[in-house]
Amino acid sequence: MGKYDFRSIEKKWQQQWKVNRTFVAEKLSDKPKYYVLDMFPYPSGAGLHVGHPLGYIATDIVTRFKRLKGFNVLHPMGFDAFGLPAEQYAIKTGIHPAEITAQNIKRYLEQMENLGFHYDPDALLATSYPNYYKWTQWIFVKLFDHWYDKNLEKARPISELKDIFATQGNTRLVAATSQKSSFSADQWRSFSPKDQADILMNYRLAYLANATVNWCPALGTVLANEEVKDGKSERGGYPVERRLMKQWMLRITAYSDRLLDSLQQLDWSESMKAMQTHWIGRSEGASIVYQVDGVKDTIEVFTTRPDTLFGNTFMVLAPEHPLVEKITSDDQRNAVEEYVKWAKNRQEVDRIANTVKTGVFTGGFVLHPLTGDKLPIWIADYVVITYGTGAIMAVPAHDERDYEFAQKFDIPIVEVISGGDISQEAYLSKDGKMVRSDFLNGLKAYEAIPAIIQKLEEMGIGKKEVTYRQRDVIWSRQRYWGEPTPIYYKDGIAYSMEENELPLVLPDIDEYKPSETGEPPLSRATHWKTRPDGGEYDLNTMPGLAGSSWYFFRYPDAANDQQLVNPEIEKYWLPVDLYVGGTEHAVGHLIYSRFWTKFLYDLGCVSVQEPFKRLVNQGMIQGVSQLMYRHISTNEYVSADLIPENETDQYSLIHTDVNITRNQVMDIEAYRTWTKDTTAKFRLNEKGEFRTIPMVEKMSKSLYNTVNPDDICVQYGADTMRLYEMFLGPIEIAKPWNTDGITGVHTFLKRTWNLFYGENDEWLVTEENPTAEELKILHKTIKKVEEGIERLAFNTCVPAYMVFVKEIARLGCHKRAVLEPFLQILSPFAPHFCEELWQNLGHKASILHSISPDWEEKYITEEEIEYPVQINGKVRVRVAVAADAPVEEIEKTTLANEVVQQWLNGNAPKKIIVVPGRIVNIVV
RNA sequence: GCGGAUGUGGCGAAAUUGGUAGACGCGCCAGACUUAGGAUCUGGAGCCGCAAGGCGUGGGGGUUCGAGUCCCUUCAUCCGCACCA
Repeated sequence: MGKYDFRSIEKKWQQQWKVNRTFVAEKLSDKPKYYVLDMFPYPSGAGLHVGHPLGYIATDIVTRFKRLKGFNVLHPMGFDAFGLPAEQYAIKTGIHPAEITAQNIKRYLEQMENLGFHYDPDALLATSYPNYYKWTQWIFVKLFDHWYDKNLEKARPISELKDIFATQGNTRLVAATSQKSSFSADQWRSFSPKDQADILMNYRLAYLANATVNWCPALGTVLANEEVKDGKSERGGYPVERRLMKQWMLRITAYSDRLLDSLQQLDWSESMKAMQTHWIGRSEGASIVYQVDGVKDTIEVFTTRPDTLFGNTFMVLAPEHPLVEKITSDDQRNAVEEYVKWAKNRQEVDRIANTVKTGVFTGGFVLHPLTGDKLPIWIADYVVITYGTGAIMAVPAHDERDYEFAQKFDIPIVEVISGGDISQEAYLSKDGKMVRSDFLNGLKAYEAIPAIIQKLEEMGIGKKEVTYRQRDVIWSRQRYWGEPTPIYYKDGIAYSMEENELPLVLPDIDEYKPSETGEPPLSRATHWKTRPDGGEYDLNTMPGLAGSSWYFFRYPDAANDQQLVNPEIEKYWLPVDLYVGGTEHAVGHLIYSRFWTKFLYDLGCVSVQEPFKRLVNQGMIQGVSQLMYRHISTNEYVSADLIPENETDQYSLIHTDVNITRNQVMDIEAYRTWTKDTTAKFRLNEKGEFRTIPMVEKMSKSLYNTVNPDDICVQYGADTMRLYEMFLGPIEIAKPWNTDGITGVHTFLKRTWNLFYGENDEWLVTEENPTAEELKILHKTIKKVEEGIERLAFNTCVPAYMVFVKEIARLGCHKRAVLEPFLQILSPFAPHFCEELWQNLGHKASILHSISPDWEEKYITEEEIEYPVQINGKVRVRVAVAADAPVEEIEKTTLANEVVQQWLNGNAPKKIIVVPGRIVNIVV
């Protein structure tokens, strides 16, 4: 066996694990289960990203550890395979996206295996497989066939809604809906089938609607808000414009309250919960209806501060508000039209950067609902059409934005809450007293809120209202590489497909671009798009979010072709015990997954309301660039330590390749080879080194700071790589990818190997019984590592291993009884290494199948209760000491600690519990 | 502006409920072995100081016998959202 030959060891065990199907979980079992999940990757052509392994190593460690502790562990892997890059590659090359995707998946799996990750092959899935997306489509059909009952807080079948309409109309119904008008049962029965279908559409959880969408001309598709960053598409960075289009939407807003409420119980980071809370953006206030002066239209506003109603001096509409045209007076018409046009074309980026108030008077007026005063109606783009009603009651005295606007356009500012100085700024506090407010006068502002709402409700011109920032999500994409929408049209009415017709398989087409007339790519599938029964298929596909919103339910029972998941299996495995992935999915994937889970729960299809009990966000991996100083005039490269601080301005900083530097020392020959620049001049320091300057930046090829995980595996092995990545620091923290310290970890493995094999490869392990000291070292290590893994502080485990090896080596201990348990506890981190030695110790079965003894019980606490114990010349009390403990024993303690001093002076507490070096608890 | 997080040696970082701050690793210094070494082994070190000693967890204040840890305040950095009525 000889020296630690990681290359052959790792290859061998990776092969063994695969052949023996070591990682297959039992679908059902009496054993306790543990479900570990990584956010599945998009299989991109670039291969596994360097950021991926961090999370995957962590979950692999937990998997192996839990298995060792006797759990039935499911740790599956899959691929979020639909998406834009494969499609764009297909447009360029004509190669089918499925083919590219299959290649990339294969490559990913190979890379994963090289790091020692193995996943249940039976659970492997990809969102683009028809037997998977059959169920994505199935869920969509269910969403289409359900509406949301706000009284029961539950989704119900559309068939029940039809019954309700036929017997009582919609007047008493409390539902999540975009239906504005009401009708009686008689009216409902008199509607044409088409009219009925249009009304039902306003209740469906998946519905068609005209929506202002983010249209990306370059990609030829609409994008969800989450897919747009700073007015550009998240993928590709193309400009995005607002456009009104008929699109599929999902009524996620029906679930806003439930999504908000159950957030509290989750074991997620505060910032994650805060981001979701903010995204949902629930705010309570009132809606108030205003009569437009001179016409019979009304305008509804939403406000969180109805208490300030008497300070309302004007109204502002969003430029896109539907009533703008109607209320505009003739002499203002030109100005208004010009402003609307300007606001529409104003770039998103400009709006964000430039918050100076702009706007124009429409010439119209509303009547104040309580005083009857005529208030001017303005339009301004600081009011957005997508929030509330797209109209506000402006109260300049008590709102910063209204204040700024009123000042700029010289509109009266009327103080109705005293306590501030409205000549200087808006007064926002709710603690001031109401003034100039009729029946509210004298109340505190926060008391005035319920009072005025009650009044408005009595008058029938307003009511308590809750508004959300969250919008329904647009669920169609005019793309090819996605799930076809399982809907067809007949006589202008949309029908969902039956379960037995699914999956609606994505047809092959000869070109992946949108058609010449701007129709989605699926319009090219001429033989496909018309059904035998004459129905016409919807030509949209679903967004990437669709497949990733429920995949965690599929893994436990991935081959089931009868059900989305067998209920018994689902009940056993769900929820996911540990979910690991990046923060970037905070408001995208994670919120839609929670939404679909709640919907599937309403259907009775799954047993949980929350899919992910514990969520850990691994930090981003940054790059560490290496910079060289080059003299501005001579072009000589100078070692960084030779340049005095005050001369750095005579040099420019040039990026060099991080792979030819180590610990800020660059290999000059390698640089010359790399750049093919044989004439470059270098000035070295007195040790003959050329020093560089490190800088943390984004990891990027252009900065020459990318490091390929494969290279590290080749050089040091997967086990070293795994240990090192965990050693670097907490997984949640963003950290630079710096391989400088990796030798330390590698040396540790070599030293551990040397506990088993001597200098001349002789076997050192003995069968002697361990001493108390050796056992103490072992159990200290086990305890530290177990705690570290449980709280996912993997970085604390590696030092524990190192200390163990150091101390055991110092004792010259090579005893099986000490080394065997150590291998077990080390195996989650360095599995190949431990398997090999485990086998060499004479075990037939894999170390993964060895259930570890209940280590906890073997802690030798009994022996530790020697009291007092001498450490570093000081004497310390170790254990609980009764109040009546003999004084002479206590006097031996020389803790520099006043309590103990007092105690010795006779002021004895009833009970004092002391552990090495610290008093833990004093009960007086 | 709002929300969340983080500040500890030259660097990555430990310190689970307040109890010897800096474990462990990198780098650094010294030594050993080597033809050589970006190899291996042994030892050293928070900072200031020759020393005794003093100072030390972003800054200031507080609670406590005792604070990296708890409270108040302030500064800096990172992430998310951003005219949300």
